[in-house]
Amino acid sequence: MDKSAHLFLENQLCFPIYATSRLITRLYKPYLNEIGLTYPQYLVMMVLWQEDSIKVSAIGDQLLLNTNTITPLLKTMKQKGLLQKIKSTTDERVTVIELTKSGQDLKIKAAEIPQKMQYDSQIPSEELDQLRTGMWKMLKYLQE
Amino acid sequence: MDKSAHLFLENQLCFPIYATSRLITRLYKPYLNEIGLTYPQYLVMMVLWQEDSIKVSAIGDQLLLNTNTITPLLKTMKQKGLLQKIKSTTDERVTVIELTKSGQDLKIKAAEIPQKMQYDSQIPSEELDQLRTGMWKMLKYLQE
DNA sequence: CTTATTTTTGTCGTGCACGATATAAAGATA
DNA sequence: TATCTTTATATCGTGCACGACAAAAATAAG
Repeated sequence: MDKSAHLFLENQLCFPIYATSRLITRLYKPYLNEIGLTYPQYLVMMVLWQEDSIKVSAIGDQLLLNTNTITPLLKTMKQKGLLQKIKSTTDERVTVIELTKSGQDLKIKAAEIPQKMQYDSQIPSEELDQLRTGMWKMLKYLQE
Repeated sequence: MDKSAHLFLENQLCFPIYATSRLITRLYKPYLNEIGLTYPQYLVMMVLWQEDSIKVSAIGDQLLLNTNTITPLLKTMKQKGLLQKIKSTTDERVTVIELTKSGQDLKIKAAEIPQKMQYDSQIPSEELDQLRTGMWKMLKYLQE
């Protein structure tokens, strides 16, 4: 068997996942723009809506991100007034993240996004086709 | 039904795909480091190993990337001596990308990576567990 | 008690992604 | 022919990801 056959894009699972991930971010972007969030910021908010007042590292554990990515994210989100950073009194190394009122309220608007997307016909059909193709390739591989 | 139930990470397909994509890039990194490529550069090379002497936009079509991402990628890859950029004579707008000898030769080393990864026990088991979890979540959703 | 190690968070530099925009060539239209 | 539109590529600014490293607090070891 030719080893280099592995090197074609269609023969690998990695590329469809990489491409699909970017396509999903693109689909979310217009809806997240309306509520002033980027996709990674939206993920951080989902963690905080589920469990408020948690350590920086606890956010990273859920999102599989390191502090060198999360710290700058939290910095801009604090500037937007979504959250505040509080030094733990029991352990001075720990920073606890708490949502502000504004951050909590955003959950209501965010909750409408999945429904909006589902029934929104304004999503370019080309993008949806690419997403379907990517999903299909992933499914094909995962089922083998 | 509570609309906000959609906002938990586990209830969405988007997050597992996003996380899995980054995990895969992390798994490839040490092997790609050995041959001096980043993951996006590796994808560009796979396109070129499959079909040499193609337009910049043709690479973008396959990788679902725009020229504002690909152009800088090609610039650094040219500096590494992997490829060269040639202005088309028939259409002066078009830039054709051709692999150098060094770029073609890299295919042999790259072809060993999938096998290496498969039998390499040095991959941290924690990372593999996270990858399995992500894959499993995707599969669960795609099969519904 | 002092020193060494670990834990938690943060900083910095590099390399993508991508929206907005620019530039030049090719083609279309008046 | 002059001008308008389209196409292909490139530039610029912003925001992640992440490796390498740093700093400070907590804990462990001697």
